[in-house]
Amino acid sequence: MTNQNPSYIDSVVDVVRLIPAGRVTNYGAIADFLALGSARMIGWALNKSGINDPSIPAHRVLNRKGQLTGRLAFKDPDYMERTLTKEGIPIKDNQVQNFELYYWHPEELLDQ
DNA sequence: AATTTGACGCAGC
DNA sequence: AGCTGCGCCAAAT
Repeated sequence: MTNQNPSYIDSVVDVVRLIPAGRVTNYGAIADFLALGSARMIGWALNKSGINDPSIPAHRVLNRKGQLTGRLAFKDPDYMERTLTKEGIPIKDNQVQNFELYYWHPEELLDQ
């Protein structure tokens, strides 16, 4: 392999893969869980690795308001809304309705 | 090498 | 309760 991604990108991808279907989380939660110190790095890391890999459910990562801020980064701008809707999450005007109801935090893994 | 930008979040106003 | 500014860290120019 000519290029190797930094370890924190791999960590972000690993956490995103653990998001259950029908649930969503935000950048800050992952950044806090991984102690990256900056939520900006989450979206950046996913754009670097996630978009290129369809096996990563990057569509379940939103901003703190529950808005689909990353939809333009996808090949199809409607991919996030379409996929989340298919998973049973109501979206209106690029924003998840009842965001708190579907909100998922990585700490829930420790409670299992 | 310095500046700008980005799938963000929070405090202050 | 919404708008603005600042902090955050890495990459691109």
